[in-house]
Amino acid sequence: MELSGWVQDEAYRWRRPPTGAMRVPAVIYASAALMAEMDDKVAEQIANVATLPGIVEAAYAMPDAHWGYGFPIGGVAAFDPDLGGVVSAGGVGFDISCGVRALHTGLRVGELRPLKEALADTLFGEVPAGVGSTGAISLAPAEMDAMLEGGAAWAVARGYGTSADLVRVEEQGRMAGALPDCVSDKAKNRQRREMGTLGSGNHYLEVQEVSEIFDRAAAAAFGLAQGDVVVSIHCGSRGLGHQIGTEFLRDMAKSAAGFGIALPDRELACAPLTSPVGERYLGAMRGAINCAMANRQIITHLTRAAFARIAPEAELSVLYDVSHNTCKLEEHQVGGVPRRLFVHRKGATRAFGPGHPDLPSDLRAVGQPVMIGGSMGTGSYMLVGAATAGERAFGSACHGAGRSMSRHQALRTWRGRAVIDELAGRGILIRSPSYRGVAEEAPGAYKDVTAVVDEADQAGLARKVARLKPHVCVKG
DNA sequence: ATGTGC
Repeated sequence: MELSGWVQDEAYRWRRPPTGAMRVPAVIYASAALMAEMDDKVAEQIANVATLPGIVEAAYAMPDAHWGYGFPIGGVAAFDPDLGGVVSAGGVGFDISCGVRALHTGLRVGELRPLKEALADTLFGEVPAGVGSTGAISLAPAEMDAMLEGGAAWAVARGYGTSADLVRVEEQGRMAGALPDCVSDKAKNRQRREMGTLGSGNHYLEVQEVSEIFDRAAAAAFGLAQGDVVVSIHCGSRGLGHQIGTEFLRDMAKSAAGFGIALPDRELACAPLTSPVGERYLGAMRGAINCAMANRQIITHLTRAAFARIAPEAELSVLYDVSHNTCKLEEHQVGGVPRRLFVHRKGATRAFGPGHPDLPSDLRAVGQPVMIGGSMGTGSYMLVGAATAGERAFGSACHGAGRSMSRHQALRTWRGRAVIDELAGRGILIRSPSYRGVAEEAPGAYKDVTAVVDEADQAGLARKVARLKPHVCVKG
């Protein structure tokens, strides 16, 4: 990235004072090394976000930021509805409410080893994965609406898991304010048979070992010890969220000029939070949040079924479930004054610090679990929201390693079969319907997740708790 | 991300 115009005001923080149409500064949390590696497009896009009406404090980018549609992936921006603030479909992204759910298994890595092959095959058989994958569930229109309003709580009411699961899900598994009538029939039809499916791209289900502990107290509060086996599920709202994103990007691009909004980039299409189109988007997007949480809840149920056949002694409980593509109304202190703001997080995880009232009572003292997915071979991390996260970036942190190479470039560089063999040699079993998908997701196509996580920690966004080493990965 | 797209 070209660094002119940026001021390094801390070791892990860069600030660009407002120029031109920017209403607030742009801030990127990264070291000089990651900043240099970062795409120039991130600087351009985050500065564009800073021009949007009603933006508060600054437009932020996380250390894993990369070029996205309109907003960078790894972008965080908050808007005040009373100051003409906007909601942007591009600020949430196409994969609405994509997120990570982590599960305890009650197993130790020694117990996992002899079962790995069978578990990989059974999970791959049980959890549909890949482009256009469908499941055993088909939702009639009334059930679709109930799902869009009820989220993971709807799934539990239908027998997929238990109410105890919901305690550890963001919003207790049900996002209030969803408006199924604002979700098009086309979006609903696309989703009809996609509940309980992983999808494609960077989505996965992994069986992982807690390979290193960095923060004993937080790990203990999360119920994690070295050698424990956990499951991470990374997926979103499938075709429904994608269709909602597509339709509202189009509608917002059409209506922006009528609201007097000058867009620096058509992809930044947005609408006032209080406008009819803005309110319809929020209602539809909250339905997609419920869809994603219901999806991860059903996949949890399928994962339990797979473990029950291979390792009946396993007991799978939810450690935490949090999204990284959302726009949510939250209270934040701005200059010591509490304000209610709509926080966009696109490829950025909510990371509330200790004491936040929205956290489950047994985690409140330590802070919110923050799951960071790495690439297939490199491992993942469990972090905890830092006490300073609220004032640094509206209680947000990074969400993954971030791509360092385009999908196209990755396809030219690797063969899926060879990637699978190489990882198998290191004890990491991949199961995927698509060699092409595996090649696109080759570990070498991603940044070093350890560097990204270290910088989120050093920047005061989220502290490292544990490292997770992959053993089995079901990949879309 | 996606009933993948030039």
